[in-house]
Amino acid sequence: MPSENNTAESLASGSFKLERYNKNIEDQLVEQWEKEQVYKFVDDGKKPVYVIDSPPPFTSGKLHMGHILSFTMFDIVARFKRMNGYNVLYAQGWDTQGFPTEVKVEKKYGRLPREQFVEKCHEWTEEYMEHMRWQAKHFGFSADWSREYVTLKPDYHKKVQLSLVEMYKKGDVYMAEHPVFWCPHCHSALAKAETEEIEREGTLWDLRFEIEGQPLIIATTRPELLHAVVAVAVHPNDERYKGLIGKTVTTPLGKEVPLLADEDVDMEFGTGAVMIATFGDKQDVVWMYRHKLPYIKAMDEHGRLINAGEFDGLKVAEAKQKVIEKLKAEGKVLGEKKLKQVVKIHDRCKKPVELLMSNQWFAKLLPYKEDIKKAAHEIRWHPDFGIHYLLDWVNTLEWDWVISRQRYFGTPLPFYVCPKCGHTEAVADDELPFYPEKAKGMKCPKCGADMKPEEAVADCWVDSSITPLVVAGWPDEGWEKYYPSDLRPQGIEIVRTWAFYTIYRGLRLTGEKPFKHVLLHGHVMGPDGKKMSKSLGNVVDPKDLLDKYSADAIRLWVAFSGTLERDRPFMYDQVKRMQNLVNKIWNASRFVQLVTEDYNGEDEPLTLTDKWILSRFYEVVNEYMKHMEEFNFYQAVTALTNFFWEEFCDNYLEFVKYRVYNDINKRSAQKVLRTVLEGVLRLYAPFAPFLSDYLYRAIYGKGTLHKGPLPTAGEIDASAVTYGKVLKESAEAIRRLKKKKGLSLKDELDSVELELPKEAEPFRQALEDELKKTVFVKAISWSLLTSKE
RNA sequence: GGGCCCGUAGUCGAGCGGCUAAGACGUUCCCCUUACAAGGGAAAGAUCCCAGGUUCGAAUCCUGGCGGGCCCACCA
Repeated sequence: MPSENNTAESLASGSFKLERYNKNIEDQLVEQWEKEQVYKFVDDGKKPVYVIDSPPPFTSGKLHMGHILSFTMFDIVARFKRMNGYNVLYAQGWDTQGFPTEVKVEKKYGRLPREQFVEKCHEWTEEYMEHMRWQAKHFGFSADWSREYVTLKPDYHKKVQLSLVEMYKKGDVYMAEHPVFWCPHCHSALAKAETEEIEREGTLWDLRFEIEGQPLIIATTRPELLHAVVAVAVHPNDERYKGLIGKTVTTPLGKEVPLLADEDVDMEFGTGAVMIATFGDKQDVVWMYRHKLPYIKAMDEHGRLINAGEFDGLKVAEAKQKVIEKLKAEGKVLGEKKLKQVVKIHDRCKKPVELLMSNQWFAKLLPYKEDIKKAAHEIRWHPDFGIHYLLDWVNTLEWDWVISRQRYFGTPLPFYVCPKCGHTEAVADDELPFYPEKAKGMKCPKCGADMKPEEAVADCWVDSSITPLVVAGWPDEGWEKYYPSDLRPQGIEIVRTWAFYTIYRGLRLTGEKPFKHVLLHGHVMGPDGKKMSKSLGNVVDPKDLLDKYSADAIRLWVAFSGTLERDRPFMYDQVKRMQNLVNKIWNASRFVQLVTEDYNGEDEPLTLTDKWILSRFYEVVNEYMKHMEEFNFYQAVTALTNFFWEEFCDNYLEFVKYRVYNDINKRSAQKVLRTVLEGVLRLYAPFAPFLSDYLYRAIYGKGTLHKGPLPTAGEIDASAVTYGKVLKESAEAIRRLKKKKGLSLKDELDSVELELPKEAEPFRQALEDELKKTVFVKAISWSLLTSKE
C-alpha cells in the first residue's frame, strides 16, 4: 500500500507529506506506539507513580458510546499525567463472566454440560474481547496492554478465590440459610443491587378470611401465596380490630393462623388487615423474623408452587388465576380492582424476582457500615456530592451481601461443604485456582464425611471489586507500592455497586481504602436527548463514527460536550465542528512548517507582537494546567482552543505574514511560530493524540510527544499583552470598517479613526506601523481614551 | 415519602457574588484574501424558570413555588 509507506516515511523522517488529515495515520500510529512501547508502565523510580483503576468493561461485543465517552475521559487523565511527569500505571481489564453471556450462549447452543458450556462462553467472550480491544486502541486509549487482565482467566480466578479464602478465614464470608432475592428464570440467587423495579398494572382482590365466624376482608395482589400465609396483621391502634388481636383467623383455604398487631401495617390501605405470606415481599421477611413466624416454602427454584396442595407445580401467573377461579366459585372473592404496583425484576433478564429461603454464601457487610463510611470520607469525590450516593446506600443496607450464584460462567467459590453436618471449609491455597469438577476433595474435620466442592460461582461484583489490588499486582511481592490507586474513574450509577464493593473489599483485605480519588462521569444520551435505546432508534454506534470522523474529533467532542458529571446528548454537528478543529490544527501546522522550513535557529530580538502571543500562550498554559488538575477538561480545552483559533490563527499568523514573506524580523517570527505551535500540539496531545503526535513528529522530527513534557509558562510581559490586545482590536475594527465600505480585506483603506486606550499610548507608533503593514491601511488617526468607562 | 442534581438565545451548553452573560450548532449578509471554503469577515438572537429575601451589587447566595432528571425506601 503506497499511502501507508508515505505515512510511515513521514513518521520516521520528520517530513510532512500529507496535504490533508488522513485516517490512515491512525492505524500507523497505533502500530508505531506499540512498537515504541510509548505507554508501557516502567517504574524507574525517577518519577512519581500514578495508578488508574479503570473500569473493566463487560465483554458484550462492542464498545458503545458510553464506553467512548468514559474511556476518553480516563485516557485524557492518563495522558495528561504521563506528560506531566508521572509514571502512569494504566491497565485495562475486561469483565467477562455473568448472565448476559450465558443467556446468549444458551440461546445459540442450547443447554450443554457444564464444562462444555463454560468453554463456549470462553470462545464467545474471546472473540468479542478481541474486537473491543481493537476499538479501544483505535480510539487512542493509552493503556499498557501488557498489563491487561481478564476476569475469566485462571490467574484472575486465583486472585478472586484467594481474596474470598482470606475473608472466610477472618469470618467475613459464611454460608447460611436466609431469604434471598431469587430469579426463577435464571435459577439463581441475586444481590439487592442486581434488582430493578418496574411499574405495572396488577389486580388487587378483596378476599374473605374469617375470624370467630365473622368475615375479615383482606386485600391482596398475591392470592397464589395463600397456602404460605402464616399470619394476618393489623395496626395496634386500629379500632376496627381491637379486641380481635391474638385470635385465630381462617384463610380462604381453610388454614388457621394468628392475628397479630404490628406498627408497620398501613391502616389506610385496603381494609387495614394484611396477610403475611412467606414470602410475598421483603416486609413479610421482616415480619417473619420479628414475630418468629414459621416459614412455609411457597415455591421451588423454578418458581413453581409447592406445599400448595392442588396448586402444586403451577407457575405464579397460572396459579394466581386458578386460585382466584376457585375462590370465586366459593364466593370468597368480594372485590377486584386494578392497581398500579411496582415489581422487582432481575436487571439482566427483566423477569420478576421472588424471595426464597435458600442456603447461600454471604459476605458480612453490616458490621462494617461505619468503616466503609469513614473510608468514603477519606476519598476525594469529583464531583463532591458523589459521596452521597455511597453514604445513602450504606445507610439503607439491611442484609449482608449474597455472593453466590447458581450459575456456571463465573469464578467458582473456593469452598467445601459437608453434606452430612453442613460444616464448611475453605480450599487450601495450593489448590487455587479451584474448579469443583477437578476438586481434590476433603474429609469433613467435624464428622469425617466426604465434603462436596461448592458448585456455585461468585457474583461478578466479587470479581470486579478487587481491581485496585489486581492492578497493583496483589498478592505478589511489591503490590503495596501501587495500592491504593490514585484514581478510580467510573459511572455515577455504579457507585452503590462497584465503588461500594471495592471499598468494602479493599478495607477488609488490606485495612486501607482502595483509591484516593473517585472521578464520576455522566452519560451520552441519544441525539434526541433521550436515553439511547434500540426501541427508540436513537442509538449511535461508535463504529459508524470512527468510519466517518477522525478518532481525535470524537475524543475532542467528549471534552467539549460539557462538564464531566452531567449527561449530554450526542450531537453530530458538534463532532463535525471538532473535525473542523482537527483540520484547522492541521493547516496551521502546515503553514508554520512552510514558513519556518529555512529557520536556522538564529536568535533575533522578539517584537512586541511576538512577546504578546508568547505571553498569551503562557497565560493559557497556566489556565490549562489549573483546569486539568481539577479534571475540568472542558475548561482546559476551551481555553486552549479559543487561544489557538482566535489569537494564534486568526491574528498572530496574519500579523507575521508580511515578516516571513518579506524577511522583516523573520527569525524571531519563525522562532515564536515554532515555539507556540509546539506548545499547542503538546497541550492538545491528551485530547487529540493521533493528530498531535503525527504533526509533532513531522515538524519537529523528535519522536513521540506523548511522553511529555507539557509546556511550562514563561515570563508574561504585561505591556506586550496590552499591545497585542489593542493591535488585535484595532485590526478587527479596520476589518469592520472595510466590510462597511464594501471593500475586501486586502484592499487598502485610505484612513481610519481608532480609539487608543491610555495604557497603550506609548505604543502608538508601533501599532500604527504594524497595522499599516498587516491590515493594509494608509493613515490612522487616534482618539485617546483617558479612562475606562 | 427521603436524598441528590439540574432549569442560561431556536438547539447544545460554560460561567456559580462584581467588566457589554463564554463558546459552538443553526439563521442572515459579504468574501474562493497565496495554511485552511472542512475557511475568513460581519449581523441578528437571552425578562439567565417564577416569586420573595440577603447584599452597595445576584444568573451566581438563602427561602418558597413550578418544571425536568437520577438514586433510595414503601407499596398487602
